[in-house]
Amino acid sequence: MAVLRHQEQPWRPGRAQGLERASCESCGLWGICFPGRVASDVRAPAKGLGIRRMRLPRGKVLYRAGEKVECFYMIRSGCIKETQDSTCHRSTVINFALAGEMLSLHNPDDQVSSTTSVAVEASFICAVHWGSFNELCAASPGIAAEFIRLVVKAGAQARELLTLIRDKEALERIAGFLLNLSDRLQLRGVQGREFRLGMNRDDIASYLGVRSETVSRSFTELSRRRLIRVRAKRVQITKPAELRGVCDGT
Amino acid sequence: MAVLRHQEQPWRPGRAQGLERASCESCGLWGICFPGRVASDVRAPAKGLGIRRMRLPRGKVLYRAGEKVECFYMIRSGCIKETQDSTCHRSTVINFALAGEMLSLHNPDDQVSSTTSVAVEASFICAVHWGSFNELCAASPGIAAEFIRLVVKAGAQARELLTLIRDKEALERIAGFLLNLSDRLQLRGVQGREFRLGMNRDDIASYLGVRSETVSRSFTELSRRRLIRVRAKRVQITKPAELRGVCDGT
DNA sequence: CGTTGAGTTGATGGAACTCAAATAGCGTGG
DNA sequence: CCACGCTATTTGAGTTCCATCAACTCAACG
Repeated sequence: MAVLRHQEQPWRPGRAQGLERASCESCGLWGICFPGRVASDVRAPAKGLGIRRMRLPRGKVLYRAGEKVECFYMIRSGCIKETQDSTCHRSTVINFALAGEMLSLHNPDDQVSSTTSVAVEASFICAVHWGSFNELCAASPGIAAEFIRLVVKAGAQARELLTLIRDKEALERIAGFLLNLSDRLQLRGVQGREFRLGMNRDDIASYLGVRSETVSRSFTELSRRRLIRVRAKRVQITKPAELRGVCDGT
Repeated sequence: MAVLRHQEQPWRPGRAQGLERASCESCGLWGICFPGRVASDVRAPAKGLGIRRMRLPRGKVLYRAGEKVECFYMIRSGCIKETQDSTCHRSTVINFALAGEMLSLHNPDDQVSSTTSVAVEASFICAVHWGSFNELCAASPGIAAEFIRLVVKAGAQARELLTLIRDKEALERIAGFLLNLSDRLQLRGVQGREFRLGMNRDDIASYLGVRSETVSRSFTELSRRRLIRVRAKRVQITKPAELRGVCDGT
């Protein structure tokens, strides 16, 4: 079993689809994808790592808070938002998972999820079953160590977001958000100077702890200063260095 | 090698001090302490887990950002603040580690630390060497799994803090902060209704993303409402339920 | 062409920041 | 033991930034 190229087959609901190992190597994320590398490990259980390819239409829920999630995920394309039900009947966005990034690492095997994940745009993902992954970890300490590394990195991202929104004002947050997206897209080979926002203004606002009007005004202000260009969901960063300056409050 | 009872021996700088295994069992944190349990594991390396007991005077730096940290830590008593050097030459507090809690889990073996840790009051801690711990993990998948659980939990705390400061106003943050401290102290058996703040107002302010004046005003306001009593660093929570109400914005 | 929903812009008030001054703790040494 | 000085904390007054509410634009769609 292995990762599939989503272009190659139509999606049939409820069916896990397998293909020969080769498709992982031919995947655009090959070399970046942790599950893909693990699946090709010689010690992988005979029955396979249980990687399942899925299409997630826009607005579709991947898992809900309170559910047991028996998988973790790799985003192949699209964008998934992770939300947390807040005290006052409103959910807040705590993460956007982009192509090439992993999701739900913080919901181990036998525990219920504390978050809900929803596709903000049509997405393709690969799901890895905790069960078979844990077996593999037990057999191969190196894999476990690498996995710990990933979990730690996920935690570091949370702390980065924390400092972004705790210590900065609205315009700085927006600037930092755009630069962060840009950097992450570039990591995956996508050109990060010009990209499309998968999420809407309300999601961005919730993520950054401001109102959507403030997001809008900030976009306008940054455009006025000629640091970015915005047209609906399309964003172009024209002056990255200056934008960084805004984010850093200099 | 094992955890020591800090009352029993004077501290000599730069010296790792060992005692027989029994002292872990006699430690007040026995049953709570992950390293202690691991050290008593039958598969523990013959040379021991390399647990080192340390005294950390107030204001003393445990490790700095940019250094390689070859240990992770268990706080036996006191309070350690973890700070992150911000962009504009000022450091911000991202965590307070209390007695019974672990520190530096997010700085794996061979990586440089992204944070600086300082004792905000005189503290006693136990240090676990990554090297011997990793050996043990390789030998015992159960330990590794448990450790992953701890790392995940540390990440969850970061997300909790995130929602506390992103979605709440100052008074709510202070209320949430006090309740959080209270809960954590009670977990360790300490009575959590009345306790001493190890850190000063500036640290609290930095942690919560407000000014120290705002912390002060919030304390005053909560006192005025008779939900808490404050006298310098001593805090008493007189109406926990109502304080929770303030935190939740109800 | 009217409707609908997302996004932008404008006007206003309130919460928290800033600067400044007053007060309380707290250790030190006479 | 008390006076002293230093620092931490509290309180006050004015200002800034952002949330709020409302009106408006624009594009998509039947």
